Amino acid sequence: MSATMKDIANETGLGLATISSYFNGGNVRPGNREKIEAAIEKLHYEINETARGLKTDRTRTIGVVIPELQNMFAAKVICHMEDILLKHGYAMIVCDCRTDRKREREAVEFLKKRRVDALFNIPVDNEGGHLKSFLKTGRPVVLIDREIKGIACDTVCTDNFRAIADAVRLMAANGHRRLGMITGPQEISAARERLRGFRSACEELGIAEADCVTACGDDTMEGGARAAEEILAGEKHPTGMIISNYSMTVGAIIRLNEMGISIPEDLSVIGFDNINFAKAMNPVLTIVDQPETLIAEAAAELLLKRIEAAGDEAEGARHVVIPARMVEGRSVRKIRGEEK
Amino acid sequence: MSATMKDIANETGLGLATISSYFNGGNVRPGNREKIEAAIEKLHYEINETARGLKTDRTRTIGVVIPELQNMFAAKVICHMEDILLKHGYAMIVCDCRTDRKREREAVEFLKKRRVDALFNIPVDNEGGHLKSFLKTGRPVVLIDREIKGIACDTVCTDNFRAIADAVRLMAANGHRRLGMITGPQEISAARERLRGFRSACEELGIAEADCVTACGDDTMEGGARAAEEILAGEKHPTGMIISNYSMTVGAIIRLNEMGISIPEDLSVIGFDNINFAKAMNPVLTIVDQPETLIAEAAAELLLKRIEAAGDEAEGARHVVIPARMVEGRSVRKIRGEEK
DNA sequence: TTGATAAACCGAAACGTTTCGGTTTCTGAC
DNA sequence: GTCAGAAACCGAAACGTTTCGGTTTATCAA
Repeated sequence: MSATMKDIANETGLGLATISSYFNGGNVRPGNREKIEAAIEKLHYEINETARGLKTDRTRTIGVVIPELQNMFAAKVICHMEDILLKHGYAMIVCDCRTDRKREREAVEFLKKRRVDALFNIPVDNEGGHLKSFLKTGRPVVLIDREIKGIACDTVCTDNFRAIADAVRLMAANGHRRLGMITGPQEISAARERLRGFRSACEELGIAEADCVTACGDDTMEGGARAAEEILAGEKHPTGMIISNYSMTVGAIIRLNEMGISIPEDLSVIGFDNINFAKAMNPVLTIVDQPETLIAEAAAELLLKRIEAAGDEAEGARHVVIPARMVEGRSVRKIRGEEK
Repeated sequence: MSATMKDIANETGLGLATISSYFNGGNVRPGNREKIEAAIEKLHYEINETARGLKTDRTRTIGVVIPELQNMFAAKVICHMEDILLKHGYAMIVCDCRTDRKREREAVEFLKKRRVDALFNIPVDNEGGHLKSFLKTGRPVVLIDREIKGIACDTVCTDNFRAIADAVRLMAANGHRRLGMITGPQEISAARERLRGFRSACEELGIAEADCVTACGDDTMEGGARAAEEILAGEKHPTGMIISNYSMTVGAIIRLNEMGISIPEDLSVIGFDNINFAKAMNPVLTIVDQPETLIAEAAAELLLKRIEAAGDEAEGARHVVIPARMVEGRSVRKIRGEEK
């Protein structure tokens, strides 16, 4: 079928080892180098990464397991990681486990069989059971967006605590003293941190606990819609609402539109992620914008370093935290003193 | 390191061929079957797909090359394909070429080196130069969303012509007789078809050619914004605007907001793709919704069939066309007789 | 029990690389 | 021209599977 190194060896009269050395950056005399290149050209030779992978036990492939490819945050992070990894000659196999623990575990097993060199994971199983057997192989794992206690591996997360605390402060600076927050499921560390940020900032600003209502939106559009409704149905009518992920933001806004609630006249809103979506809103939505590019870079760097260092004494897990930034639109109204 | 078939053979006292046969659905006596399963359990054996791939020259891996992962349409299609392929034991390596021909060509070469069994491609290079060498390997290619003349391979496309023609008809049914359309680059077959649909429907409905203005938005957000402005700057003030892909829709809407143009009072709009985005608009945007799920299913089916049929006499290329559907929101105004 | 037929099983060779230890060729100082 | 040391080169073995042809074992009718 296609040409092999042996064919190149025959064509050039050189030995197999020399050809291999050529492809792996070894020293080859200039004349032979030319001969090899001519033979490659002539025979349309292309290195067989499968064979190479078998021999070296390195597939130059990274496994990625995420809860949802449709998830903007995950998609953006992956997109940038792919860019960086490709430059280093690594391929990426992405598995979307649809926020399902069983599928997540299966995905990891699938990737293990394929001998991926390392794993990126935005974990669904907050106990990390799916990672145990992979970790035993000694191959590195980098967790993104969420930590798991008891699983010793590198992590890269947004500074979730501060992200939401900043949102609260922005609301307060505009005179809001009754706030609602739509949270994610509390098994997830990122969602916990965000809620913690909310409570802590409220306390710091002297906002009474009774004036802070929260509702869990399950990180889904439907959940976000339901939670928005729930918050507004309560007797404490918040003047400002903070929504702590992208899907829930979309869901909540759809529902607010349906309910005929105007932003920001009837309710001020701070959403999460996806600047393009925010800008397309009328009025432009104020959001917390996560630094996907920086996260991807940090994660890729961590991962590549671990792969290179394979075999060395593994050093302790690193935890990188990256700040988010507020992008102000016009969805937060300034409340005057007299009208609280 | 990890256990091999040889270890299983030693453990069970069986031969290598029997173990292999076990893993490939061959006949093994029940007693031996149990022994093998016990050994697998004990040694934590996992089949090595790399070795298998080398031997069989089938990696059970599909290469995917797309212009942009951020592209909603591409992301959705990929998401469903991944689902189907995983069920069949296939992995997917996705390469995002950032709408760049050179990167697209490199991506195909990269995947070829990795011996992927087949290729999915939403092509950027409309001459298909990047595919030639891959096609020579005899491995199948399925083109999605765009055809390339002169490249004989299966394709799966939306019925782009009718999708936009329907949009025009909807506008006309609401009394609009002066229309603007934001098109994609005309090198791309899908964009050509959409423009053709626009012109054809306008003609059919007796809308004067002078009342149909078009502007090319390059399939990007920025381009969509620019094109929207261009169309409204002309002396013919269209009452309705049709935008022929998702990014351009977002871009155009952002710009319209910035310009203070209200939808649909000042201008009726029909956008493209992403039903969630459309529903989050206020008023809800009327859009053309592409059937990503059906496209993914059709493409995966075509591909798997080709892979199974490898070696058989290749039958002629198939071209599947799938209808889009209109999802009506409130962004198209009904114009009364007197006020044109 | 026997014999014929089918079902299981077996080991060796092969897939296309990398790597190891050993051999040849080059280089340049004398 | 010689020699030592370095640089280049070499073939064979190995990685973990599948597959081929051939052998053993099971099955069952007579």
